[in-house]
Amino acid sequence: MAEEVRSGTRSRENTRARLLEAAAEVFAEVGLGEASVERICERAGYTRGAFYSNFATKDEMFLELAKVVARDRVAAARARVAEIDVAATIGVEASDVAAIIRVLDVIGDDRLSTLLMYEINLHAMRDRDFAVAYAVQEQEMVDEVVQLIEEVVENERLELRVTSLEAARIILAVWGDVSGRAAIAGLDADAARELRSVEVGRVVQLLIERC
Amino acid sequence: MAEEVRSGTRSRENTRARLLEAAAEVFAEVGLGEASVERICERAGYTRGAFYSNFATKDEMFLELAKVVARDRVAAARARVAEIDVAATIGVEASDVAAIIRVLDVIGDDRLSTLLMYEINLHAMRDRDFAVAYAVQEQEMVDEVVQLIEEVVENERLELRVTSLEAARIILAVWGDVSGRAAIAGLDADAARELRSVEVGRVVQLLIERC
DNA sequence: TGTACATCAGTGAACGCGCGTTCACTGATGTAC
DNA sequence: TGTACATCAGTGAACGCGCGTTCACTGATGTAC
Repeated sequence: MAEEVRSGTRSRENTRARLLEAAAEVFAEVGLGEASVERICERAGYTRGAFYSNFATKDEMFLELAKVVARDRVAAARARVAEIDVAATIGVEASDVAAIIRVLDVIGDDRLSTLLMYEINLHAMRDRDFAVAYAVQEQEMVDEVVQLIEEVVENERLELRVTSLEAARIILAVWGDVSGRAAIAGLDADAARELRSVEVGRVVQLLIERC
Repeated sequence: MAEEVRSGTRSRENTRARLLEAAAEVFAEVGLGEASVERICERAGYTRGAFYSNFATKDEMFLELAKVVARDRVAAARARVAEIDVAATIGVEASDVAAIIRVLDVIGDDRLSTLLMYEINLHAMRDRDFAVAYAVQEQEMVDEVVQLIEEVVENERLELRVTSLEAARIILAVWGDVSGRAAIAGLDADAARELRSVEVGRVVQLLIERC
């Protein structure tokens, strides 16, 4: 989100982006049902008219937001995977575990992202149409992690105890679970990162063949 | 929930139980924010007055429901663990994987339970006070799974690659993740059970030492 | 068994607030001459 | 450079609906004599 916010100048795209950013925060904080259009606009610094000049309804905006979040996540993960790939070819090797965690963190490593991810996930369970679009984006995310795992495995000549798809699913599941528990425990960003690092790290070790 | 519903006779407890049951469905279907008191009462077959005769506010009822759900889940898991324990001592041994999955399924194996679990989880991330009580219940649930794992491991003379606590966390994380994906994919109860069985089974295999 | 009374769970009408949404408007920006 | 006009993003007042919550009531049940 928030690419090139030209403040001062009037710009439709700028307004949309600021509204979406504010909405991400409010939806995360109180949920879709309790989030009022008024509150979103207030946070973004606009009146409600601006909202309806940019989005048809509150629901439509939520769908738009979910789309943007998913797209950004996949793009960020992809960029990070490419980065690691390049680093590996020129011989700079990070530890296997650290590389994987760095990619996962880029998905969204703060409390707000975690809450929003859960909110969107829950919405996908309730709305059949949304679920279809969501499943596609989610698959792309899984594919990205699969590719990352395969690269790390190849670069470092490791072997997995399960398929790379299974490994990706397990890692993502644990990552989501730890993020959720960190949010519930009210850990700050650093403590949450540390906890994720330890627990996801342990799972990655478990997945790697060392017999 | 729903122990001994004496229909016909008036009974305060009966009314409370029916309202809570209806609320579980409505909260799962549309979420706390979108669930109206009217809709809950309609589902339960009462008017809104009955609601406020039994609960102070909608929020208070949600907390009560979360408490009941957590208590029931732990109690059900405990009973199932005890059952398996008895079966083992008299020599009837189920497969290790099947035993664990049977316990997890008792936690709540349908779409509605999954949705409600996610909703409660999300609420815990938002409400600090609620989070404390929730964390305690969650810990009990983890302890139950830890004990189960230790019993299965001992009965069948297996060895784990990680501590039993880590194993419990990983299993619960994957279990929750698969349940969520099943709900999003719109799988029916049988297909969801099958998927969970396969994926959780694979993780259990992974956790068991077989070198 | 029958009558009078107390209790109180559940009824249903009422209230008023806050919300999503609409729309006539304003004033800044861009364009044509 | 200056004037007249068109555009349209964002304003803010207004509407009306649905919601959470309240409360005076009713009628079934239990108790006392």
